[in-house]
Order: sequence, then C-alpha cells, then structure tokens
Amino acid sequence: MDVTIYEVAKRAGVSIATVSRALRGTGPVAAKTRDKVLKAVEELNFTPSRLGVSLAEGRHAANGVVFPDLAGPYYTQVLLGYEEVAAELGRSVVILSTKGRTRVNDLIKDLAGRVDGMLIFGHAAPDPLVAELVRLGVRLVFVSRDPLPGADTIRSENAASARALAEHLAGHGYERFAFLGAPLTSGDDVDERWRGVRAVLGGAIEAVATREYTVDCGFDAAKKLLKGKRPEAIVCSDDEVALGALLAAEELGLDVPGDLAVTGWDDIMAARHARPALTTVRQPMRELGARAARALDELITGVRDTPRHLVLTTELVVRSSCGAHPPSAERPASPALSGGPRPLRDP
Amino acid sequence: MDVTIYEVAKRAGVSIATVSRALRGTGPVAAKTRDKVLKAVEELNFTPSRLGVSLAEGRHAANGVVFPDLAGPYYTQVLLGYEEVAAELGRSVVILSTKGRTRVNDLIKDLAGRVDGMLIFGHAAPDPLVAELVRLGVRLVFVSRDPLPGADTIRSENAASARALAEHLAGHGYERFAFLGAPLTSGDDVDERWRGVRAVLGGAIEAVATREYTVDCGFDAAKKLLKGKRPEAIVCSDDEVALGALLAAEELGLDVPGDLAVTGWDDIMAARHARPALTTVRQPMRELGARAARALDELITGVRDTPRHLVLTTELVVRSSCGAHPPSAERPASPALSGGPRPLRDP
DNA sequence: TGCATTTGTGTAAGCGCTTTCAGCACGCAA
DNA sequence: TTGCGTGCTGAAAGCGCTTACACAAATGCA
Repeated sequence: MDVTIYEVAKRAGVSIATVSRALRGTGPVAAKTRDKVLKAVEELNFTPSRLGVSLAEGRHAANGVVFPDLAGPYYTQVLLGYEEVAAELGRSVVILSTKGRTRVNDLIKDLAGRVDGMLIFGHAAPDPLVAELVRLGVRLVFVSRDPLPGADTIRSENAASARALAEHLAGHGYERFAFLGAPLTSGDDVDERWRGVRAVLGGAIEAVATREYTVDCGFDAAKKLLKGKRPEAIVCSDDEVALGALLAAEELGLDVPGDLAVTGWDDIMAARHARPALTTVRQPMRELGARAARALDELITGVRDTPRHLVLTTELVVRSSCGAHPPSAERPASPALSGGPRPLRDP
Repeated sequence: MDVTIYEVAKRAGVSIATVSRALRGTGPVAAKTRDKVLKAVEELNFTPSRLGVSLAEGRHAANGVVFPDLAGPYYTQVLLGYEEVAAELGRSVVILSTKGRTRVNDLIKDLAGRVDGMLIFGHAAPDPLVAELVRLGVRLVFVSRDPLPGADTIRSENAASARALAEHLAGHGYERFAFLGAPLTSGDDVDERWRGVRAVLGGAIEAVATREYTVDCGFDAAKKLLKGKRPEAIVCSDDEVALGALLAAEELGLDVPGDLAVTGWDDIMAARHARPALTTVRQPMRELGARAARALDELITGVRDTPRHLVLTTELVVRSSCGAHPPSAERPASPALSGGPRPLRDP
C-alpha cells in the first residue's frame, strides 16, 4: 500500500491533479488521458491513501459506536443494522467497548477524533463528557436513552408497551408481581419499562435488581426471589433475564406458566425457542441501528442540524410463558393498546 | 474538533514543533515552556487531529476485523477479546461484516487502506483477494481456518477434540450417528471437526448440512433428519445448531439423551443452561481474539515478520445431553485424549 | 576565561491527497 | 483578423501533524 499518486502521475506522464480528477471523476479529463492514467493505476496497483484523502477532504468517512459490552443479541443486532447502513453510505464503523475499561473518557475522545460522528448506547458515555462532545461539535446519536439536548436520540417505545404487557398479565388474574432486572440507570430503556408496568400494577409489583442483564444474572436473582414468598408473575427487563428466570423456575420444580408466569422484552431469537415460549415485547433492533446510521449521516452531511428524537413502535408478542390462553382465539387489542404496541399471537 | 496545533502554538508563543514535543514528550522542552503549552492546550481544548498524526507517523493506529456476520456468541466473543487487547495496545478496531454484501472485495480493500492490519474470520475473504493483500504487504491474521502462507493463523484445536468426542460417544454404545451442520467450506473449523469424528466413526456417521450455523437452521435440519430413520446420536457443528437439534427433538417428543444423544461445540453460555445441559467442546473464544490482536501487533510493529500458526487447546465438556453417566464418578481421560483436549465434568 | 557540550527552540520539509486558479490550445462567431 | 468561450491540464496551496536539522543560549570543565 505504498505506491502514491505521484508515481502514477509520473508513469502516466501527467500531473497528480489529473490523476486525481481521472480517478474521482471530478473535472474534465480527455478520454485518452484518462486511459493512460487508468492503465498506470492498474499496472502499479494503486489505491489512494485513505489518510491523504481524508485529510484533504476534511472528513473521515467513518462512524464510531460506543457500547458497554457486546453480550447478548440486543447490542449485536443493533450494531449489525448500523454497520450495514453505514457501509451503504460509504462509511466504516469503528467500535469501542467500555465495559471494564479505565479511562473511558480518553477512549471516547480518541474515538471522536477519528470519526465524523458516533452512536452511543444508552448511558455508555458519562453525561459531562457528552456535554463536552456536543460543545465540540461532535455529531452524536444515542440509542436507548431519554432525549438529550444537542443530539439525536432513537429508541423503541417502552412505556405504553409496558402498560399493555402489565394489563395483559393483570387480565390473567395475577395479583402479585415482581420486576426482575430493576433499572440501574434512570432514563434508559429498562427504567421506562419499569415505570410503565408500575403505572398499571402499582404496589402489586416489586423491583428486584440483577447485576447485569444476562441469563446468568437473571437465573441467580430469580432463584433467590423464588425461594421466598414468590410472586405469581415475573416481568423481566429483557429476554435474557427472562430465560434465566425460566431456568431458575425449572430448577426449583416450578411449572411455567402453571405456577409462575414469566415475560421478557426484545423478542430475541431464543425467546421463541424457549420452553415455554416466551411472552415478550418485540423491538426492531436492527432497524434501531439502521435508523441511527441514517440519522447520523444526516447530521454529518448537514442535511439536518436540529436534533431529532425518534421512537420506534413495538409489538406485544403473546406466547405461552405468561399463562394459558384459549387455543386459537385471536386476542383482540385491549383499549390500552391504542396508539401503542400491536398485540400479536405467535403461531 | 477544529482547533489546530498552530493556534496552540500562537497562544503559547512558541512554534508548532515545540507544542508537538511538549505534548508527545519527544525531545527536550523547558519546564516553563511546557507549562505555557499545556495551559494553551487546556484553554483551547485542543486535541491533535488523528488524521494529521497518522499521516505524519505513517500509521493508522487502527486494526480491522472482517467477519461474515455477528450472529451468535462465537463471533461476538472473539471480537470482544480482540477489541480489548487492541484498545490496550492503543489501536482502534474497524469492523466489516460481509454477509449479504455485494462488492466484498472493494469493501475489504477499502478497509485495508484505513488500518495497519486486520483480522479475518475463516474464509470471509476470497482467496485471490487474500493473496493480493499479502502481496501488497497488508498485515493479516486469520482465525479459524487452515494455515496459509504469508499470514498468521490462529485457531482452536479441532481434530483431536473431535476424535475424543466421537470416542466418548462410541463409549456410550451408540452405533448410528449424524453430523449436523456439515462443512460448507473446506479448511474451516467445522470441516476439521467433521474429519475428526469421521476418522473415528467412519461409515457409522453421515453428514447433514444446515443452511447456516444457527439455532433455526439446526432446528429445521434436525426435524427433517429425525423424522426419517433416525440416528442414535447427533454430533453438531456448534452449540447453536445443537440447541436447534434439542428443540427439534423436544417437538418430536423424543427424550434427550434417552432416545437421542446430542452434542455441540464451543461451550457458549447457553450450552450449560440447555435442557438437557449440552455436552460440548469448549474453545477459548475470547482468548482467540486476544491472541489474534497480539499477533497482529507483532506483525505491525515488526517484532516478528515470519508467519506463525497457533493452535489453542480445547476441553471436552461432558454434560448430560450425550447420555447417562455414573452420577459422580470422575471420568478418566481416555487414551485418545493424550496431547489433545482435557476432558472435564461440569458440576 | 575559553571551548566543548548540552539543552531548548524554530524552520522547514515532508506525509498523500484535493482543489483552486491560471494558462494554453483550439474552435467559432463577429 | 480579433475576441471570446470551452476543454483540458499543471502548478501550487492547503489539510494538521512529526521530525530532521540548524542554531542560539546555557552549562560544564579545564
């Protein structure tokens, strides 16, 4: 990768300006000249240095993405949606994982220096730093957090879906609930879900924290919870925690949904395959990433300069883990769902 | 991000060379001068442009990674291990997913132009392109593929582990086997596993392809397979396919391991939580990524310039999906395991 | 005190591109 | 013939840094 535009120019017997024009198609170049240039490029196997181009153009043609960890399908799916669209827009994606890192601020600032803008998951970057980045003019898009001045935010709807889910469970006749995977950060997705279910169930639901939103942590927390005076239904912060809860129930010899109802959130692939199949709320993870990439592109190209806060719709996916339903009766949308998530029976 | 070193120099009343030296600690700078510079840097909130630095230094301080998809824990874990070490070495990570992409060659070449070296999973890059990259002097490390001249390769041991697994299954007395998730590419990990088990089981095992290495595909293929004259044991290409097979068995009312033994590969988190818990071969996924990052660093810094082919050891993890074992008898290593994977009973 | 080192700083030459600007040659209408 | 585009090309000025080199000032030592 060290043949430069000068060597091409020399070989083609033209100036570097002409080589550049011929290659990018900017400005007029005589057909004969272009051929000479392309021939030289071919022979020398020339690829323009990305650094030279970026420095001259004043843009990186790269986006960053900051996430806490890549554990589980959620981050992965969003990331894939993001990368796909970014590639389509001619941008590379630079990743940064913050979990367990020291000097996160420096890492994020360094990242900011090598991209035109970045996607940040939830609260993966500390608020003061975010403010500084905004002040410096870094283009930012946040996923899964509360709106924030000066930057775009994109998230899936949580509150209404959570209320719908809670009402569905209440419709089963349950009276004692637990919310497993209590929010560790206010303003993030899980926090909204918690507020949503609590708005419906009030004092009938208690919050139980898990260390992380993983199967293991869900398992541990659920086991502990179920050994005490156990709830009739566990609403989990996400599907992974819910899978952990299912395992804990099985280990304790509890039948789901007979002895205990369990619900998740996200509708990851494993939710459908779980036994029993998991009632959950589907959020469009890949689309979240894709939209974020497009939003970022708009900010970078300057098509738009005022922040926008987008909320994607979700679907309540009723399967068997929340309790027995009449075998084939199509469930009508409850009033609470209007304008919110559409309920959906899984085949 | 648009205050330059010139403005800092002006404000501090020194030359840009001095600013650079003060900031990087190269060359002598009087304490008083340094303070002036640092003060100016602080006041202007200066961060050196990554592009300027890279262009001058002649290095990107970034590594690439090319994978087909990010589906499932395997790629994710390797990626995390890689990113962690790369960050530790002061390098960013630029990702590129190839699945479903057109013009993959261009994407990879573009990536090559913005990094100092890259990690490529299996056969995610076509061989002719790889040859060209090697010729161009791009530093490359491959994960999970057969050794290849001119580049490092790192993989987990497959053949011996596969033989050990096959012998373990044979020890259960099974006589009719299927290998689910037949290799689509010769030379990759799954291919080695298939060769390994076949070396032991010979004609007693038949290969069954799946479209991809996912739970869904494993489920579909297993269902089809189990409806015919079914084998007594299914050796799966990886854990995800195996989880699909478990689900298919359940759906068909087959007891695992009573009616059918199933094994996986990788030991992803879900393997331990599956019902029944999955017998599998553990491979050090994060370490694979971490080692790749270090190997790449060696190639880039020039500490080493001859390719190296590394094979990490694996562990046979015997759980319940392969058949009943005496409750607490520690399983001795079979002779076939010497030098190969260490067997391990999971609590 | 004189001379050889250090030490500290600035100048300027890159690094590999893009793009403005000026200039040249040509064709065509006046 | 003059004048005026028009099409094509090259020189050169950046883009934001690092660093070799030159040089002045400060220091060490006899």
